[in-house]
Amino acid sequence: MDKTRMTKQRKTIINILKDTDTHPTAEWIYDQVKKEIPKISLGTVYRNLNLLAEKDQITVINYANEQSHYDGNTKNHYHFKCKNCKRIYDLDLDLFSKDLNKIANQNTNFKVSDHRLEFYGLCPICK
Amino acid sequence: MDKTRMTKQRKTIINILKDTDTHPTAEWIYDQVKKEIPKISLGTVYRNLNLLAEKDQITVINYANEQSHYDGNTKNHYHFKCKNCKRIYDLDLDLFSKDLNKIANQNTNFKVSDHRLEFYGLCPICK
DNA sequence: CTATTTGCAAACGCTTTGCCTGATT
DNA sequence: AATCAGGCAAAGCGTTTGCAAATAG
Repeated sequence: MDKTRMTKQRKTIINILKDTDTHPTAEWIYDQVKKEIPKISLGTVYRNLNLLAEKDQITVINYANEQSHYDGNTKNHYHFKCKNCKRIYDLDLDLFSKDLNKIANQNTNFKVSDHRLEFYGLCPICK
Repeated sequence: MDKTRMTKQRKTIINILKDTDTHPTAEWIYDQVKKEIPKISLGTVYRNLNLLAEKDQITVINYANEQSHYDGNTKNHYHFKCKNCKRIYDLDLDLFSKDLNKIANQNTNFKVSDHRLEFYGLCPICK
């Protein structure tokens, strides 16, 4: 059973997130919640965001707390990250590369020039 | 003209990056360079990595230095980031979603269960 | 009641930066 | 010789955490 409690802090954070499509930062959410709960702390916002992400009720875009990784290979290629050992592998599927941009351009009104595609799962060693 | 100088620190960092496909962190690179240049500082490694990335000689995988962004929409969807205004938009192209995993599975020996795809370019407001 | 959550503030970890010295062109 | 780059250490910044007080169930 789930021992989590629905505090007014948590409820407010969830509502704010469900009501926007601006993909906000913790700081922005914090500012919004403060309008309703002036004494809320930023730590509480982070704790709740992490909890919600763990329960897959929200998604984290660009997890900022990892180290940066660098790639000396500038040829266009994709990456695969093993969920188990965290290793990053190169993937040779540039077949789509141009197609993906084209499809995105044709189906939206953005001027798409680039994309980043990353796969996740288990590598040969871990599976 | 390019006023950058080819120091032995810079040269060593480039060589190390070109010689590996492990997508290392700054710290790992630092440890490698130290074997040749024991007095090199971590700051120098970072300065060079940033410089090389700016000149597109290397790629940064997951820029750790940005803030995290959160998405309350758990429906499978892609994102578009405007290079100019930095706004993040939703994109409705889940058409491929399953296909991309399938293709990756068929063409590699990884067990692919997931992926993240992000497009870049100019949004309607900025273009 | 009592275990979970909060507020607060301090700590953390990665990255950046200021200052001065050293090296490259 | 002039200016770019490096070393060192401190600062920056987003995020996490320890602790005591508050509160949901």
